[in-house]
Amino acid sequence: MQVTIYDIAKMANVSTSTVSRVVNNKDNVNPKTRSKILKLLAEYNYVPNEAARGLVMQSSHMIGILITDIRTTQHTDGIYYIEKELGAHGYSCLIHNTGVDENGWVSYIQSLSQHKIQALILMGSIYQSEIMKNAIQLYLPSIPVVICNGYFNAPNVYGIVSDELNGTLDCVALLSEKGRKHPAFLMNQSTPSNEQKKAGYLNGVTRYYPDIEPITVESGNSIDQIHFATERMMKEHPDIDSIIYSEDMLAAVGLRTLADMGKKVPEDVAVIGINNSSYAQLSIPTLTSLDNMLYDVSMTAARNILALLSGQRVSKKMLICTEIVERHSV
Amino acid sequence: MQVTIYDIAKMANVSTSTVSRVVNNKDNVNPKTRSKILKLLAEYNYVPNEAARGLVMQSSHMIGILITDIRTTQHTDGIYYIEKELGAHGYSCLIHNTGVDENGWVSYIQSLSQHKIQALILMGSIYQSEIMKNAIQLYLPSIPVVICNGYFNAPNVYGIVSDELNGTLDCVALLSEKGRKHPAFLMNQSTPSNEQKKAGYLNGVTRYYPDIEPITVESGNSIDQIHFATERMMKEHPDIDSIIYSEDMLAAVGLRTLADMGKKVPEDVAVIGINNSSYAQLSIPTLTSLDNMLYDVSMTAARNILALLSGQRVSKKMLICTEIVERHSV
DNA sequence: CTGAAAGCGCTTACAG
DNA sequence: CTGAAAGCGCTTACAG
Repeated sequence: MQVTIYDIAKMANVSTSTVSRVVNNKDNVNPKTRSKILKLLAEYNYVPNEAARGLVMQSSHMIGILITDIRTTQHTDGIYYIEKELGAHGYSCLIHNTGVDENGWVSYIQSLSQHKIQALILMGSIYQSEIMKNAIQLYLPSIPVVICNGYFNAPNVYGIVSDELNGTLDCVALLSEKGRKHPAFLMNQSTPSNEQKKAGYLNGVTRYYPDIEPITVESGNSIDQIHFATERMMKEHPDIDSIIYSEDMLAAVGLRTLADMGKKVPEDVAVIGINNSSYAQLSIPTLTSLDNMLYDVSMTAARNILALLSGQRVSKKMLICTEIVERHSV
Repeated sequence: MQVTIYDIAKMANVSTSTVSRVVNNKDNVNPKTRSKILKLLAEYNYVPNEAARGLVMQSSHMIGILITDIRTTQHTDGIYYIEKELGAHGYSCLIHNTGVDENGWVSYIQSLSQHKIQALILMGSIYQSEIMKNAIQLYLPSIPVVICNGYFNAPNVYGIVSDELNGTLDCVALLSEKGRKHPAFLMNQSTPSNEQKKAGYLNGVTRYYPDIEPITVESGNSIDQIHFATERMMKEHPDIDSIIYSEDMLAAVGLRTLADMGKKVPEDVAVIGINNSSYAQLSIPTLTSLDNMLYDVSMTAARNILALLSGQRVSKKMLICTEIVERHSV
């Protein structure tokens, strides 16, 4: 099929060693032989076989990325940056959608291990789990692993997490400043990240609303579930005058639901989202949102991977500060 | 580092051939030796080296995917399905964000060629270009290549395209049925796909609005550009009473702009998007949108790749029909 | 400056 | 049922 170093060597009447030297730009080659070989290489569109190269060099130039569902924007944004950055340094990314079921994860780790990836990035707090920890210790015990927005303690694992707990606490503080009397919290599902947000909400209520009963709801992931959860919550607790949603997308659904119920935002009910995504800019009214700096988290992940691969030291666990972006829903 | 077939062979006091046979589940192995080896394999968490295997088997079990920007939802949805489907059949996906600049594309093709991918998927009509065609003929002349929503003629290239021309024509027909007098068309940038939509609009005007001057605008990609393009278009042509946007996201921005201008949707201006994405469900009012079946396009791409890899024949070019999903913006 | 040789980790006829 | 041997495409001491 494709030409090999051997074909080129035969045509140039030299050994494969010499061709290899030219391909890899080593300097101990006679200029004339070099240019002769270079010409042949170009003429036949020679491309080195990375598998063969990797075998002898013990490096695949591949990096694994695991994500539960590539369709979720928060993660896609991060992957975009990571792939760009790593790609610029000669690495290719092997990306898998693992789903949320922990039991399926081991086989992805095995597959990545077979492909001899040189580093692994885990996108999302959900991977902060025992099963993942064990899988990594069994199959990838000695390559750098970076978790975006999560962490667990293992010798080769590094974490970069968004300080969503204090961020959500800040959201409650904002609501209190604005004179809101009864904030609630609604999330789609329980993940380590969402639990942090919930904890932040709970802390906030304790601190700023010592006299009210906190209200937290878990809706599920579908648009309908979010819609009905918002509706029921508002009916059961008519005194709620502000809602923090665990993600902008949920908040966007909430906005629709509240409109359908005849509630005005922000006059009757204030709404805050999390992620500061494009949903926040496009919704009506535009959405006040907690920017959890997931983009920064990913940038940092990419840089840390690169640093670790070149043998540098990197903090085991880093915390990234969040920031509220105020728009018109509060 | 990792245990090899050789380590296992030594411990089991057999040859590497026998270990290989056990690993690959061949049946000509003595049950006792087999179970002894199996035990060792499990104990040491043996994982075969895919690069070595690939070298001798001439198969990398990797498939390349090229996309301009993984953050665009229409493509992400497709990639999700493709990765799932291909993964279920033992293939891993090497995904690259290539950007829109054609001149950078060749190096991605070279990189994929180095990694000896067994098939290539191009996500988006933008890759329907001479530069890409040449790169493929030079570096990947003999593996199956499938373009999602595009096509060019080369022996190993297959295309699956959404019939957006007729779809957009149908949108104009709908507007005409609803008694609209003056439809306009706004797109972000020129891609083969967007040009199809524009052509569909133009055909529609010729057929259903023989007396009006068609109005087509190219806005650019940023939210601000879309906003201002909509605003200017409405000011310059106050008689416009309906707009077809080349994507839901643009339409969502348009909805905001029209609201800011004091125009009611759909009373004053009807709006149609394309993609039938979550933006269409979440905007206020909900958006009537042309479903271009990009998901089906991707499903078909995945299936065709699998078929081609197993030696079956597949149509060189397929057309997928579109469908208007009516909501409340018309 | 150049080539013969060994080896990366695996598979598969071939012979026994 | 099992092993010695060759080979996939490459790189790199080593000797000249």
